[in-house]
Amino acid sequence: MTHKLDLAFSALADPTRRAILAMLLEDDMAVTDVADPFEMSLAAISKHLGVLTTAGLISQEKRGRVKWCKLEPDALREASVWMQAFGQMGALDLDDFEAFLAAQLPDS
Amino acid sequence: MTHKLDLAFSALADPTRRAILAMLLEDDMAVTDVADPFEMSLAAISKHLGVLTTAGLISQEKRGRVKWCKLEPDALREASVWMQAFGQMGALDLDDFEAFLAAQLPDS
DNA sequence: TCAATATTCAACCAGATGGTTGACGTTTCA
DNA sequence: TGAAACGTCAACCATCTGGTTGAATATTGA
Repeated sequence: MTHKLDLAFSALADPTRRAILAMLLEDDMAVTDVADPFEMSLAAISKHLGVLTTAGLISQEKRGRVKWCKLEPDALREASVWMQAFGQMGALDLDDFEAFLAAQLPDS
Repeated sequence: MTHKLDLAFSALADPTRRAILAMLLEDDMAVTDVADPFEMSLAAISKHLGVLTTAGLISQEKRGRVKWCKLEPDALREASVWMQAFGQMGALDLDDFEAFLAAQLPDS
């Protein structure tokens, strides 16, 4: 029952996860390589990647023994548009707006 | 030590708080009036307003026995800029977006 | 002055979150 | 064949979150 925006925003609320997204902006990466710069266990990073995947912000694909992580811009776009609307508009029916987004954006 | 973005995104992650922000888009409101449409206690709403205030998304000013809540769009801007850095707004169909706005916004 | 109104505080609770460690299943390749 | 690399799982822990209720505080107005 939790809204897509709930998942996207709560995934974005963690600095480790934002850093991971920034890394993936450059290129797709394996889980081990994502974990490398962080001072925490591989298992912890694996969990963060799970959160990002559930939120739809990234996707993961296993090839051989390596699992590749890839940025998925759609979920970010929806959250971004929501905020843009907030910053720039006055009175707006956000329920209609979210319905508009649901119809507009691919995936779901 | 928590980053401003952590506070902003985690505040936005809750649907009740997003709904409150949407209400405050229309007009400043007293705490009791903010709480009215929600099926939860006044104390719970008071806590949500505290979270939004800590995140800088709203401000509260007490006049007499009434505490007025006011949207503070600036905090949203920083989060918005972070998302802009991902540069994916272009993938949205802007024509459809503007058509949506034209239908939504009052007498323009 | 006294009751009603507006809001917060404090204590409590269940469940989520973010981290750890160690064991485990796969896949590679020497 | 078997060790090493890749990644997840399970259990555990401390802390945070979002809600409750009841009492407390401050202000208003009759």
